[in-house]
Amino acid sequence: MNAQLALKKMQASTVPAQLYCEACPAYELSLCQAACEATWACPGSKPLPVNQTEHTAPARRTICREQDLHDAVPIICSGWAASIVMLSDGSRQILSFLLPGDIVSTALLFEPRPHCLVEAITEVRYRTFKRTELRQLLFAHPNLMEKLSKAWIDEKSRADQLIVDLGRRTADERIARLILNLVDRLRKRDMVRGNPMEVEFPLRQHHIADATGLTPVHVSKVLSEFRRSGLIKISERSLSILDLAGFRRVANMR
Amino acid sequence: MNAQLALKKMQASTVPAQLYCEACPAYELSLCQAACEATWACPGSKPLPVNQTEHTAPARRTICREQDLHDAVPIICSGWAASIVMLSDGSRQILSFLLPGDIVSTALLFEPRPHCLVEAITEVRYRTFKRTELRQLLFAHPNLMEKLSKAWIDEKSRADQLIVDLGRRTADERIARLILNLVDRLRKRDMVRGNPMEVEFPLRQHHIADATGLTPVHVSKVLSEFRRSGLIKISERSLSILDLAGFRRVANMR
DNA sequence: CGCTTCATTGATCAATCTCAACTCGCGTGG
DNA sequence: CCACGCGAGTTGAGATTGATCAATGAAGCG
Repeated sequence: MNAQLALKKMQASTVPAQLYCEACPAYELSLCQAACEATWACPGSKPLPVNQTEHTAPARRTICREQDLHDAVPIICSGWAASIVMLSDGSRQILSFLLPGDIVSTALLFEPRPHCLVEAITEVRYRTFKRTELRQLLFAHPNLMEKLSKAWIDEKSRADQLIVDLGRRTADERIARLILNLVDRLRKRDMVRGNPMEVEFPLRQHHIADATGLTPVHVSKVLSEFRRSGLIKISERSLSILDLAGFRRVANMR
Repeated sequence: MNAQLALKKMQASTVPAQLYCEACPAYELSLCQAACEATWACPGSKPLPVNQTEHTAPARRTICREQDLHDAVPIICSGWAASIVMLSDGSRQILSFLLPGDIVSTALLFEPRPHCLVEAITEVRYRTFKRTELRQLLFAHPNLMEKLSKAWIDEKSRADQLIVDLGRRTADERIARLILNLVDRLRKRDMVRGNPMEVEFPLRQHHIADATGLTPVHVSKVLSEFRRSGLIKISERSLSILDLAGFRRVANMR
């Protein structure tokens, strides 16, 4: 289904404005696309109405908390967010960074209680689907189910990767791998420019610390070392990888 | 469906002997039950044949490797196993321990390549389903889908828990939490006896080390300390928690 | 009986944390 | 306009946790 047609159908339907979606760098990746197509293109039967609502959260705002029950399933449209577990002593562990097109957690399709909190890092636009509706749609549309299972496998393998990193790798490796993984995910969304590669990089050092199980102080030292050895450059919320091969070596080796 | 009836139906069907299943401590928990019931009780239509085959692996044997493509989805019937990621330098990270009733990985339903290897810790009996068949069954039977989504949520939340443990907790906490989590899972399977609680505990210290991101040497020191302070007792592949409250305190606190 | 794996313990080392001081940029309110 | 406070980042010194190395003993097994 091409964008023109999609747009026409959308405007005619009960679905609120999705004009943004065509601009979404992750449109083909995300569940959104499949969900939208499913609502229009219900073969032979009348389209299921799927309500979705748009939201915007400023940087540092909590999008959802672990205690709350939600019947909404959020998907990130633009901006960066993080799933975070808070510990009783105030320290935090970031489970994953959420980029445009990411569903906050595939588990939310089956369970109303997120077991972590989601916080906006930049300003974030996101879209919530109603769980029950999205789930119905899922069973009616193999295409959507396909996308979901991809998202699910992806989510799990990133979690497993993080376990290995935290369990068995040094600070240098963890930080380098975090950055490389992020750049990789950004590339899939066409959010990487130029050569040497350069990306918008809104993370503060404390985000990196919370994701890698380190202290901000140590993160600062490691990044300085990376900079000093000409591997990367960070300035003005933007990051360039100057020596990709070298950086990869730092990330993988022992 | 009661066990008697189940047994009769089974013997009449093409499904190979499942006499063990009634004795399975995790029968109601697992996908097995739902899968079996689905094959018998296909409402209105002829039962889908679901081939499953039984296997036994001796302790320390690899059950499946990360490179292989499998169209089989294994579920543990008895014994303990572990999902393990191997690193190039020979160190290992255990992603999770598999107990009776556990599916090796829910992702295997959608993806033929496991991204980790599975190794038997004790002698393990397991049963493999064909992916395509099990998946078909899944869509035909909401009950089975329900079980799967539970398994998936469970798997993911244990992974997230492990991330937090590895990222933000001390060696003492990690080890205590690992043990408490295992005991908890064993209790759900009725595999805990007595008061103070006692369980069969086949893990070697190197398993604990690989699961907690520590060295076997350090694990030994921590366990000795736990023993010395009267929290637990370990002997003869059996573990007792002597001071549950105290042990919980060690596990949670900061 | 002789291996191999597993566990224990002590000594020393290294990675990372903690604490503290300082800088910089930014927004706010006087 | 300036003073101020605040959050972010940098840097150094010293403390701590857990790793590494090494020696020894005990247990399981062909």
